[in-house]
Amino acid sequence: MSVSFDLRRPPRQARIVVAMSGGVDSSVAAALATRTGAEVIGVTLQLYDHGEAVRRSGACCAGQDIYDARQVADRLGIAHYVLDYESRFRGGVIDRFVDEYARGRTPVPCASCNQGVKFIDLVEFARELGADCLATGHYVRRRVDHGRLELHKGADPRRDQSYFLFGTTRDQLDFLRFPLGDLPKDEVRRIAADLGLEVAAKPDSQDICFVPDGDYAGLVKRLRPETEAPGEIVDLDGRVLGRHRGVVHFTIGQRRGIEIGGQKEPLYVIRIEPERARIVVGPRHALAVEAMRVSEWNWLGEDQNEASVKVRSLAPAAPARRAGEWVRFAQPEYGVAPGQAAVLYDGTRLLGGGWIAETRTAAESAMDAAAA
RNA sequence: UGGGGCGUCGCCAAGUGGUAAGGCACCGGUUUUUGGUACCGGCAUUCGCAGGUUCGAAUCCUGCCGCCCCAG
Repeated sequence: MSVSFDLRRPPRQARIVVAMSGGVDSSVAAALATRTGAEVIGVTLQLYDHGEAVRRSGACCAGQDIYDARQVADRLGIAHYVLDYESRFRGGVIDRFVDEYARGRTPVPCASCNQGVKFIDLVEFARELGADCLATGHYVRRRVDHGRLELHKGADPRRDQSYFLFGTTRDQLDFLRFPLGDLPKDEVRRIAADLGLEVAAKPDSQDICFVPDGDYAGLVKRLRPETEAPGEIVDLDGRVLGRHRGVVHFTIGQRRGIEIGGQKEPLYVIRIEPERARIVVGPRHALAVEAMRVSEWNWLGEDQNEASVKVRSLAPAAPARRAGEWVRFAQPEYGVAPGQAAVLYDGTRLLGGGWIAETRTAAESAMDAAAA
C-alpha cells in the first residue's frame, strides 16, 4: 500500500512533517509518509493540561497520547518533536469555546482548532523546518483538478471529517497532505496492526478533547461563572414554564434536559437569551429554519450558488442556495445553532463555509409575509 | 356540618366490574473528533386511605382524609 504525497522534489531530498496526535490515524499517516522514502518528522502538539489527562486515552494531545505518539515515532525511526502550544490553544480554542457559550451560542471547537492552532501555527512551524508538506490523519481528500486545488470529503462517508476543515485556506491546502483520505477506517487499523503499532486498537477519539470527563458545562462554568446563573424557562409567548440551572446547559435544538413534563409534545430549546439568563422553548416545528447568515467565510470554490450544506458534522448535507452572506435551505432545517459551522459542498467537493451568525425561522418569515 | 366536582407513575391523562393505554419528563443504549437531533429500550403488582359487596374492583357501597368550584 503506497500513497502519493505529491512531492515536488525527489523523495530522497524531500522532508514531510506529520502532525501526530497519538491516535491510530495520524500514526498511520506517519507510517505511510515513511514509505515514500522522504525524511519524516513527527510533531505532536501539547495542547492542554498534561497532568489531569495523563491516563485518559481517546482524547488527543496530552499525557498518554503524547507518549503514544513518541512510541510510534520511535518504532518508525523518525524524529519527533513535542511543541508546547498550551497557551495558544487556550487562547484560540478554549477561551473562544467558553465565550461562545456565554453568548448563548454553540461552538465547534474542533473546527476552530483546525482553523487556528493546528493549521496556521503548525503549517508555519513545518515551513520553518523546511518541509515540503504537512501531513495529517484527517479523512479528507486533496485533489488537483486541471491545476485547481480542491478539498473533498473522505472516501469513507462514515469517517469524513471535512466539516471540521472548512476553514482551510488555499495556501494551507497547497501545503497539506491527507494520506488517509482514500482509505476506509478498517484499512487504517489493518495497516497499524501489520506494522505492530501499539495504537492499532486504540479507541477512536470522541467528545471534546480538552474536556476529559465529558462535562463541558463544568469547564464553562469555571471560566464563565455567569453561565450558571439560574433563570426562567419560557414558552414562545413568554409564559414561564419552569426554571433552569444556567444557560450553559442548553443549546438550540436541544430536547433532553429541559425537565418540563406534562406537555403534549416534546419541548425544544428555540432561543437562548444569555443577558436575561432565559431559555425559550417550543414545539419542534418552531425550530424550522429556512435561512441563515454565515460570517467569516472561507471560500475554496468558484462562483457556485447552488450547493448542499451541512450545519453539523453528522447528518447528510441538505440542498441550499447561497446569496451573499445568506444561505437558504430548500427544505426547513432543524436545530441550526449560531456558532456552529455552515459548510457548503458540491457533491464531495468542499466549496467553503463559515460560522453561523443568525438564523431565520419559517415562523418569522410567515409573520413578515402577513405584515406585508 | 348548603350545593357540586375531583383525587390513577414526577407532570398530563385513558380506563366506570375482568385483572392499569398513551403523551411529556426521567434513566439506559445506539450513533459521533463539536453541541444537539433521531432511533431503540426501561419506567405504577398498583389506582388518596380504611373497610365492605363480588369468583373478580381503579371501576359498585360506606366512612375518613385532601383539593377545587358555586353559594353564604
